[in-house]
Amino acid sequence: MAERSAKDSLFGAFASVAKALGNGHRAEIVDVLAQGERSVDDLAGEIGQSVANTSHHLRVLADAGLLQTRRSGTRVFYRLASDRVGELWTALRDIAVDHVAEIEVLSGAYLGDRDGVELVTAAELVARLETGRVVVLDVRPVDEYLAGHIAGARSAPLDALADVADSLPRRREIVAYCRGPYCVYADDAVRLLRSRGLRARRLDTGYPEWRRACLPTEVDAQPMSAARRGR
Amino acid sequence: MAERSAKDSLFGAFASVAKALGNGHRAEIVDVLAQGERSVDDLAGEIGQSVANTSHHLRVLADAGLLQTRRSGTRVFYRLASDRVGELWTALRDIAVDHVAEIEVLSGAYLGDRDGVELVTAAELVARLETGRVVVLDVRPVDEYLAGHIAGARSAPLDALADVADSLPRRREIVAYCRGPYCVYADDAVRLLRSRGLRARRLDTGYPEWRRACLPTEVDAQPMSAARRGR
DNA sequence: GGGTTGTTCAAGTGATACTTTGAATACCAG
DNA sequence: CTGGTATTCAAAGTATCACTTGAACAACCC
Repeated sequence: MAERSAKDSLFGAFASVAKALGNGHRAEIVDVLAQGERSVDDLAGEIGQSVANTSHHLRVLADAGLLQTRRSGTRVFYRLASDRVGELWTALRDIAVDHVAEIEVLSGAYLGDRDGVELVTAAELVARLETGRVVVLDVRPVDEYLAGHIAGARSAPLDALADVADSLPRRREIVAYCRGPYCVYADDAVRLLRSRGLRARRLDTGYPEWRRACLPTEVDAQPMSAARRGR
Repeated sequence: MAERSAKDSLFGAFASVAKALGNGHRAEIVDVLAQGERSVDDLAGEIGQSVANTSHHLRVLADAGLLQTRRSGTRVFYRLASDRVGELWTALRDIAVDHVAEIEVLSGAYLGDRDGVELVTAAELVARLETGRVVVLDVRPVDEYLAGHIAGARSAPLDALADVADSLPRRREIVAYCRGPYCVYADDAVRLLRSRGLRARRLDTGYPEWRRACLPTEVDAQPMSAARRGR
C-alpha cells in the first residue's frame, strides 16, 4: 500500500542524518566543532585531510542539517547547527563506549597508557570549586579558552604548560581539562604535572559537556579576529 | 604519525554506530523496538520486509551494540540494548525534524491530513490527569498496552475503538496516544472519535517518551506468553 | 519425525563512498 | 583592477560496500 512507501521515505529521511555521522572523519569534524566554529582550513588541519576533501565532508554534514556556516571575508566558518547536535554526538559516543567492545582497545591505543592519569567527575569538580581548594587548568589552545571556559579556570595551553607549572601551588590539587574525554591534551598535561611532583588529575569529560550541563562558565570577550589570529 | 591513524580508528568506531542507524529499515526497527521486545517474525511484518532481510538488518544493529537478544523456544526476541539507545533514536529523530526541511513534507505524506487532530503535550496531560478531568486511551495493540502504559490509561486498540467509543463520556475530554509522534494510530483514533462528536486530541509524543521521562506508568502483569499470543 | 522459527550463505543487482586533481569562484588588500 | 588567499565545484579514479532474495541449514517444540 501507499502508506508503506510513505513510511519508508520518512524513516529514510530520519536515517539520512545518521548516515551523515557515519564516517570517521565527519565524526571528528563534529567533535572539533563542539568546541566552537572553525574555518575549513583549520578543520582540514585538525582531521589531517586535504582542504578539498574536508570541504566535501562539511557539505555532507551541512546537507544533513547538522552544520551552519558564516562567511567572514575570504573565510567560511562552520559551526554545529545547534547545541542539540552536540548532545546527539555525545550520546552517540557514550553509547558506542558502552556497547562496542572494540572501543576500549582503540581508545587505549589512542590515549596511550592512562596509568597515573586519575579522573575527576564534573560533579566532584563543582563541589571542590565551591570550597575553593582547587586550581583548574584549561589546556586547550588559547583561542578556545577565550571563546569560553570553565568559570575560574586559568589558560595553560600544552606548549606553555611547562612554564606555567612552576607558578602552580605545590600543595593544592590541580584539575586539567580539554576538549572532551577523547582528547589527549589533558592526559598529557596531567602526566607532565605529575612528573614534576604536582597533584594533578583530569576532568573525565570536556568543555562542551560542561557548558551544556549549564555549569558555570566564563567568556573572555575579545574581538573575534584577534582571537582567531592565534591559530 | 601513528597518533593520526589511532585517532582515525577510534572515531571510525564511533561512526560505526551511526552507520548502523543510517538505513531507513533499521531506523524503523529501532522505532518499533522502543515499544518493547519483538520476535524477528513480528518485526518483519512491522517493517514490511522478508524474514531473511529483517534478520540481516537485526544483525547489523546487534553488531553495532544497539540490540540484544533473548531466545524463548523457537523464537528469538530482540530488544534495545538499553534505554539510552531509545534516547539516541529520539534525539536523532528530533534533530532531523528541526534541521531537515524535507521531513515536513514526508511526514505530511505519511500522517495524512492533520487538520482536526489537535495535539496535547505531555506536560499538559500530566496537569489534566491530576485534576482528573480526562480520559486517556492507549490505542496501540493490546500486548503493547499490557507490557506497559500510561498510568490510568484504558486500552482501546484501533480495531476495537468503534465499540469502545460508545461507552466514552461525551462531555469529558479524551486524549489518545500510541507509539510515538510518527505513528498513525492516535491520529486515526482522534479522527474516528471526533467524527462521533467526542472531544478528542492526541498526545504529541508516545509511550516510550512518556516512560523515559519518568512520568507515571503501569504494567498489567500477565504471563509473557499470553501477552505475546495476542499478536 | 514433523512443524515452526531464525540464521546463514551465495549470488545478483546496483550503487555509493571517498579521495584527488585541477579549475572556478569569492573576497580582500593595495 | 590585479594579485593573493580561501573555499567550492566538477570530474575522474578507485574501491568497495549495501541491499535483497531464495534456498539450505539449524534450533527448538510437541
